[in-house]
Amino acid sequence: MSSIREVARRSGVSVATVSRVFNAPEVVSQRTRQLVLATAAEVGYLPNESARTLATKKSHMVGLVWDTDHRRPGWRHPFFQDILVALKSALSAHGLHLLMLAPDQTPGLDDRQRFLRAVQRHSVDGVVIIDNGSRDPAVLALVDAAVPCVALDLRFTGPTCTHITSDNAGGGRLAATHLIERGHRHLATITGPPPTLPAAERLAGFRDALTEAGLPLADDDVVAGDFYLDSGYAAMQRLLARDPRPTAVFAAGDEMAVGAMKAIHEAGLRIPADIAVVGFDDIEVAALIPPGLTTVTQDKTGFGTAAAEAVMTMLHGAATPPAPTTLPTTLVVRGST
Amino acid sequence: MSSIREVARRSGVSVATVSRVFNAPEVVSQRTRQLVLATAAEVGYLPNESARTLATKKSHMVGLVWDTDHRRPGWRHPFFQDILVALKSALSAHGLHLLMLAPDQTPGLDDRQRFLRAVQRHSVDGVVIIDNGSRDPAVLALVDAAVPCVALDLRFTGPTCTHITSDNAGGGRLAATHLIERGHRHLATITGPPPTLPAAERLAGFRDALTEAGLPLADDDVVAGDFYLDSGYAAMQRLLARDPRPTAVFAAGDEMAVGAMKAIHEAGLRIPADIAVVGFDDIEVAALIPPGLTTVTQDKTGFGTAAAEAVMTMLHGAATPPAPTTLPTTLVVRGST
DNA sequence: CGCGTTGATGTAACCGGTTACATCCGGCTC
DNA sequence: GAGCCGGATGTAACCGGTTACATCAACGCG
Repeated sequence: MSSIREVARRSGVSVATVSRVFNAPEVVSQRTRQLVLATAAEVGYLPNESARTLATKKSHMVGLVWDTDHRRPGWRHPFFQDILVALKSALSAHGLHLLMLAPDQTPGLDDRQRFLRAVQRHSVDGVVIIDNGSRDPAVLALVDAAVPCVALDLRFTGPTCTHITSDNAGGGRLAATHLIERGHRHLATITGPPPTLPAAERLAGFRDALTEAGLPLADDDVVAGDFYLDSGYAAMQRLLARDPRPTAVFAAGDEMAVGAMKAIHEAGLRIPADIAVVGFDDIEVAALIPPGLTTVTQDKTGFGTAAAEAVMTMLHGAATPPAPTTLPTTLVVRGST
Repeated sequence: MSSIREVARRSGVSVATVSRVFNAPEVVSQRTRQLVLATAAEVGYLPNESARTLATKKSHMVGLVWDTDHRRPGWRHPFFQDILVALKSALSAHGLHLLMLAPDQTPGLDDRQRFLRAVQRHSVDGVVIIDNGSRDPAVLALVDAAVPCVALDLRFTGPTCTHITSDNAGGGRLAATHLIERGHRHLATITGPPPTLPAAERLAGFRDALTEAGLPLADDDVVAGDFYLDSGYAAMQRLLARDPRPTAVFAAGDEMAVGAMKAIHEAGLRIPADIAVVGFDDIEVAALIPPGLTTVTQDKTGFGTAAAEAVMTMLHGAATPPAPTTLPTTLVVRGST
């Protein structure tokens, strides 16, 4: 691994000149530049990122803070993979690397400091936060410390922070109007965990559309789940016990919708003849499970690319963080309605 | 961001002593150690990883090489997320970070060098390779360069390399014996793309079990897919045209199995009454799609933790890489058989 | 008492880059 | 011809750690 001094020596110039060839080629003369490039290629020189980071305090790495909630180890939003793919390739295109941070392990350390310290130790340029909605103090510490960060599916804001979310309310509204158009008058919904924002927003949109259509939404027709399959199953069982029974249900997440469908089938009812179902997310299963789940699509790739762009504008020294992005949601109609 | 010299000055010791407090606490006296730790906490000192890496040439980062095949952008094995979760948490537990490497973007660079250069620039300690089986020369270059690496689902070997695979042959065998036990005598299979190793191994195991049972496997009862859903659908259509029709089919991947099930349903046949189906992988859909897909489970978490362990033993300076690991496969019986 | 040993600490070189500032030189203007 | 300008390059300090080696005091021992 030859160093910059080696290249300088071999080509008979100073280290500063070699450095310039790679960082500001325009200021060095044509001849010298080519000479240096030739010897660099010859000896297989490549700049050492650590040294570079040490000197410039820019690491060209974006930190990924993810899965911070120990109570739910291995949290996996079904989107995660799609988002990650998009994020990674958008960053790669700009020469940025993605560092999945392990929280700082120092014993006896205040938990809130763990991510912040990992970020600072590595001189990470910016941070992307994918969290399950819990307002983890370790994550909040990042905001306070003025680290440029962009949060996904989470309404973080701050002088150095922005966020990307789906149009959850719009999606809830889409679901409601679709069901109303199909002639349903008695709707119910399975929401996400109440404290989380996506859950609240989807419900609000859904409710608004009903109100506008002059339809009621009884308290008993709103049941909370936790976004996972089993909770959808359980919630649906409660809804099936209602009298009169709702003729359509909107589940604020596809996993819960699938659970609900299972409960409906087990009760000997047909979808959509007896009960129509609309989900939210459009995960892979939605298209595969018969009769096909009508659902509100989130733009997973959009999350990734928008996050990458937001990070990059912040890195390029924008005085204020870019405005939050709201990604449009659309309805995909399948057999369940 | 206070530096080590700041801490040294404030506590009236030399920088070497401060460094020792963090790297070799046992050699510094109890009193000094506590003094230094106190001032460090007071001024919020944290060691700069870049400086440290520069000096020691160990970065405490493991590189992740993934999705190297441009012809299939966003390659996503359904396991990826599970593996990644396990890998990341196993590494985190040992204070290692995971760097998702972007290939070196230098224009005019030999493609084979792109990953190797990214690895070397960042002084990454080791590399985990998750690839789709194509023997990408950019990945092979890592092996040649003696970077410690562990490949997943890929039989890479070398003086500094090891790999983790599932017991594919055993899994194929499991599928076959299960179907035979269920009374089937005319079996067919949808394989993965022939050049890939998992495809070949699963087929071999399947075939062996048939041979041992004295059952034939006609060439026309072996159809190749590409591990994705549509190929399973198309392959199944060809199998349905056979006369006599096979009564059971083993798809070497769940996505293909789901595609096959779709083709079977569309042909007006019932599963498992008319045709039984066994898959491989045990992805989420397998349990959700009616009547439930019997499938061979791979140990996704095992991939992640085994990879982490292999990397760590190599980092701890083992002379030879750990022996390749083969993860056991098991059969999960559901409604499709 | 002199000497080797051991434990705690300090000194300073080194890792491999970046960059502010200085220097040099040829060409232009007046 | 003096003075100025600007482009190309060199010098050297600096980023923040690690570590080989030196130093020194205290101790045990013959």
